[in-house]
Amino acid sequence: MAKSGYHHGDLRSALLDVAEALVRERGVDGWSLREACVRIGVSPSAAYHHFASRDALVGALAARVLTQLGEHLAHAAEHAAGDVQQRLIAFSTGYVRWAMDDPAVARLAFSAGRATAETVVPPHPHDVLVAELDRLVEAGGLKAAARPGAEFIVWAAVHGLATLLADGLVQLDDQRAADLETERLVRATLTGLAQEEPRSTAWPTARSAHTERLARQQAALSPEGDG
Amino acid sequence: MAKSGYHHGDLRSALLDVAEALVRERGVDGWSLREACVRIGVSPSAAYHHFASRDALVGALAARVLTQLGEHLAHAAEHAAGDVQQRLIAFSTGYVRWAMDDPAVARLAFSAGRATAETVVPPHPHDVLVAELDRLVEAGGLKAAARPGAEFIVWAAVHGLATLLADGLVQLDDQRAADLETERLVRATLTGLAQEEPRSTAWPTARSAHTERLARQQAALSPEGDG
DNA sequence: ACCAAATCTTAACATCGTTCAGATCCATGC
DNA sequence: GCATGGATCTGAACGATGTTAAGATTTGGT
Repeated sequence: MAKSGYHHGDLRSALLDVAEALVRERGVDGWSLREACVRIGVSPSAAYHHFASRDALVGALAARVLTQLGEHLAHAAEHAAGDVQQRLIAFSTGYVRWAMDDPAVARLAFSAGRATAETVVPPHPHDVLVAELDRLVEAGGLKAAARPGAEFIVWAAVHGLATLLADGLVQLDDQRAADLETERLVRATLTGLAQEEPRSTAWPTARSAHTERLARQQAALSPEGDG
Repeated sequence: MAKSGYHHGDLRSALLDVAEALVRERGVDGWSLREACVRIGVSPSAAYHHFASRDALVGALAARVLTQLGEHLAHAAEHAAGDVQQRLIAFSTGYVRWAMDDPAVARLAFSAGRATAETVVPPHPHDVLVAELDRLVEAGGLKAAARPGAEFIVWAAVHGLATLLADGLVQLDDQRAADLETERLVRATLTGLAQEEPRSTAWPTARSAHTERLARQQAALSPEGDG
């Protein structure tokens, strides 16, 4: 665990921690793997015993960050009080606040998914959103007919505001302004979904990359006779 | 214009063109400035007579791409036919299609705005959206009370779907599926905005980075006695 | 106590962005 | 027509980076 001279003890975690700090300080690409090693006090090549490449380190960091975000959002939804939409609003404000307060890390978490095949250990934020929408239907806050695919509508709205803020394309003065903007966005989206005309059953299905990866992974682990 | 031996003629444009192609092939960071110069047949240092750095080249490319997107979206909205919301839906499907068809370039255009102070020559996509929302109010498709700040709600929704697709976090099978998903998203958002309860006059104001930059720039050019 | 595996170091390689001194071309004045 | 200055490009170089290979050190199991 602690460093004892030649061997560091937990270099993998240390690399992830230092990488996260460097991303926060200077952005996703504003630092080098060598510099991270210097901060830890280890030689540049030591990192390669724990990660296949710099990209792999960044990918693993993105996965870790997404898991932490998922846990945080699940907790935020759990402790929300108010009308039937408040759990989803708590989820959304948490999502947007996180992107606004830690834009570089947020950009990392969203963009690195494409490059690496790293699997996020649950709860992925997307999973939390799906669970919250299911619960909203049960609680009578959304009609069942509007439920299929609703996660992609709500996710798009919340994720859009989050990325606009993280990328600096839109600016808000403080967290209160962000909360109000988020609440307006989510309530409008849910109202719009509630008023939808019934759709055809042959509606095209959007697919979450994370959900598909998880399913593929579990299929590979289950007994092979499954087809 | 054409290359005539020692001098290239229009190296600046050639660099932008090659950089765009390389981004499309290998992503924002999957290529080097040297490689771009080799493709053009010019020495590595020639680029520095036209751009201060590699980042400056990428920033200029992002600005060029955003202008082209703005022009394309304005044209798409102009030629839309159907109900009162169709112009905005044409804008949105154009936006989302573009991100899905050219994800690496889209990622570049959205992310490079933070790094560089490059000014996008109009029409910026955000300007087009603002104009379309104003027109929608005039046409009776959105009540005036819901108009203030509505561009950030709609932009967040559309931009969110676009970035989820560009980053590969959500997948759709084909363009028709993307169009249907986009239309559902935009119609739900507009319906939700239309049903909003009246908001306080002291609503916090979101600000577009592009709009502010343009205003600052024009203020610097106008006669100094202004305020 | 021993050995294999895991961990870390040192040294090196190719490549990258960038700089600088000098070569080449073009346009303008005469 | 021709010199001249500015714009444009080349060639060589520098430090830093990601990555690899070979060898040193430590740990853990038996």
